[in-house]
Amino acid sequence: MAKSTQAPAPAPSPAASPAASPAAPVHRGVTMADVAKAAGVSRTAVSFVLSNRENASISEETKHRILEAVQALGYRPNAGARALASQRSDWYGIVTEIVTAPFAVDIIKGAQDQAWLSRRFLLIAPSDQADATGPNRGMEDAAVEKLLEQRVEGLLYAATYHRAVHVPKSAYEVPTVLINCFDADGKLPSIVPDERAGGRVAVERLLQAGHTRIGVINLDPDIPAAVGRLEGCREALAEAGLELDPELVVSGHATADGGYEAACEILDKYQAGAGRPTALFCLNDRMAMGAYDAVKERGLAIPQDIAVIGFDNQELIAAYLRPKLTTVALPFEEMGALGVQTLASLTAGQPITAHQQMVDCPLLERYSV
Amino acid sequence: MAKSTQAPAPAPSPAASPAASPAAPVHRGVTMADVAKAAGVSRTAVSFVLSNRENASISEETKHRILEAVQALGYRPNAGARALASQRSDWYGIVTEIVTAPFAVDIIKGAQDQAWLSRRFLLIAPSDQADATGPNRGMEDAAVEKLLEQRVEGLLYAATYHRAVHVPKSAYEVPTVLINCFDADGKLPSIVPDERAGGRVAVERLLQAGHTRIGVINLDPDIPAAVGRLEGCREALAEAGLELDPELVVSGHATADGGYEAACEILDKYQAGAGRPTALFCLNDRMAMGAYDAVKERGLAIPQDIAVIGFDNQELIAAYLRPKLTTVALPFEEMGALGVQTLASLTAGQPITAHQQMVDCPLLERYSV
DNA sequence: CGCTCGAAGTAACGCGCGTTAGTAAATAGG
DNA sequence: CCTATTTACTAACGCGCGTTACTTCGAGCG
Repeated sequence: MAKSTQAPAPAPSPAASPAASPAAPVHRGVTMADVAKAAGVSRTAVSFVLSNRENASISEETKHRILEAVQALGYRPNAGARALASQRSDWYGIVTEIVTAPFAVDIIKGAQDQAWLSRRFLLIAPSDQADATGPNRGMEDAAVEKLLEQRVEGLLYAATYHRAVHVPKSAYEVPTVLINCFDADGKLPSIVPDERAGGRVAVERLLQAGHTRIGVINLDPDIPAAVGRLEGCREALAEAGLELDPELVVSGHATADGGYEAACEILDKYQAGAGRPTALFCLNDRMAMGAYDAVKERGLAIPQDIAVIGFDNQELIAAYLRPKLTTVALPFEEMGALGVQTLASLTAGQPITAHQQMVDCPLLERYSV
Repeated sequence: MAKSTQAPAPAPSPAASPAASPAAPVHRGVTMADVAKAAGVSRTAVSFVLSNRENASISEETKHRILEAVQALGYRPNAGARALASQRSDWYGIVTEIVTAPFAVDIIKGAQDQAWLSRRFLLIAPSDQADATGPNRGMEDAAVEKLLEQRVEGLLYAATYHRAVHVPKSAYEVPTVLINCFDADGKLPSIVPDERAGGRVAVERLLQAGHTRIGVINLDPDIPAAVGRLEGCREALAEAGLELDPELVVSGHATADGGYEAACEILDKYQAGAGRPTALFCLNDRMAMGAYDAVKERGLAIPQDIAVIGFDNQELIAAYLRPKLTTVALPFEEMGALGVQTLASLTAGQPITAHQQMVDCPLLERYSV
């Protein structure tokens, strides 16, 4: 798999390995005691200054001297020791199926950024129940266990698509917040996208563009995403005095091929002008990708002849389809950030606003409507 | 942004928040001492058993009793305390631009899995120099700093696309391995994809399918990816006694639109059969996506009339284009895993095989050739 | 001058654990 | 029976730090 070569550019220098001695515990690391000695004060004084305690009385001058010593020695606090002594870690853990990548990442990013803002550290553990053969409890449990060994103060559990989940039992030992999923037992607080409102805003956009016959390319009708988005669609139509024609709703595989086939079925069911929809609401972007092909194959132009709107905002698809796809975004980053905020409230003993928080799915205007 | 609603299903139970008292440091956490007391032995004995020391002599019976107590009490070691006492953390840190998502993730996954195997923990910190306004050193330095505070034993630094980077100075304090990038100063060991071999295998595949006139949709010619892939392309052609016709190489923006335009230019330059290439080598998948459109627009079929091959294997594109795109994969997971292995060697004081390790880019056969 | 009181600091404990040096009992060897 | 080993443990130290309780010193007050 991997083959080795010489470095192309730099001279074959004698390996820049920092530790020359083999595995010697090179006690590199200046401690508070070193700083104290350098500044000519007690370790306590250093501790007081570094945690800038209010009620500690350290003269400006000593404080200055200490801070200078910190700089000079390059002192860096030992997070582990600090956690041990203070009995709090400032760490949160997040366990997620990083394998089905593109989604989880944005959740992590949102959470990461928010954690950073509140001076907390996010430990990421893989869950990877990719093993289709039943819930791969082994790895997931181990992940949570590992995080608890790090003494995380709270846990985030994120799914790649909106659904019900069973979390490892140990997760109940610390405050836990679910992101993009909800507890099948209904015990844990969760944060999910507002699918219904999302479906609504998508269809409202189509209505606003003058479309009244709208074809719907549906997902597996049982998953929360499909239920919510379709409900929102119906609401929007109802408000415009319209009804959803069941003939125009076709379910397919959640892939480009599935979308292609569903679009073909819808488009070929009617003649142009004789009931054929002028717009397609695809319940995810991958299906929209397939729908594009079906539309183009029939010599129709997007959006002039047929408008297409997607859902999910999978950047790699939506932003690169031609024309670029107007779609509804899943608010992954926001959910991640809100998850951390919620966790912060929880660990601080503050009440949270709601057991289940829903986050808006914003419409992203591009050029397919 | 976020609006709150009541939970839909579960009864409005009185919030399952574990800590009822507000922010009280609920010393939950059974320690070794608790286990020792329960088992009627000394804490040392427990420690010996749990780290199953070779030369410690603990009778089978006591050992059994201790392990039972561990189970019964649900003892969980405190990683921080352990690190403090043993002066080693078993943690690695990885800093990466998680923002430009789709790539970084696979590196992380590969590293994560490998770390898990070697019983190490991967701390992930964001670098996000997304700020286009110059290298956002601030955040990146802080990230490395934070990781060092956790006393990670080594650092991984991953880029989202193959290029030269400048790492924060502090990174030199511990063993550091670069992934998908290389040190501009040439000091740090790195792991990069073998672009040249990748370009070669792509073109060899086209040659094998009988194509002799091959159009190349090039990236910005200056980046390492373009240089290497094109070089590989030339090598493959040379071996078949062919030469790369400069007329057939068109550079474009690394986007679908860029690929579309480049493909149009190449296809319209010649008549069919009169010098028009029968295959397109797109230096990345996004450009291939645009090329597809150009080909289809001209009524040509893929792969019958024109074969298309990509590079990068961006799943969301390659696996959903119609027909699915044959492409060369960037070995992100492998690079991540190899990074951890290399780091393990480094921290163990063992020599590494090479200053720069190159990882193969495998060809992924789909249906566009 | 004796006293109090705040300012400026310090000594010392303990967080949970790895580890070294030691101890007590059982066994072996002569 | 007495000493050398081995077996089976335990006491105690220290990792780096937060924190509480204490000490020392000078200023202010009557």
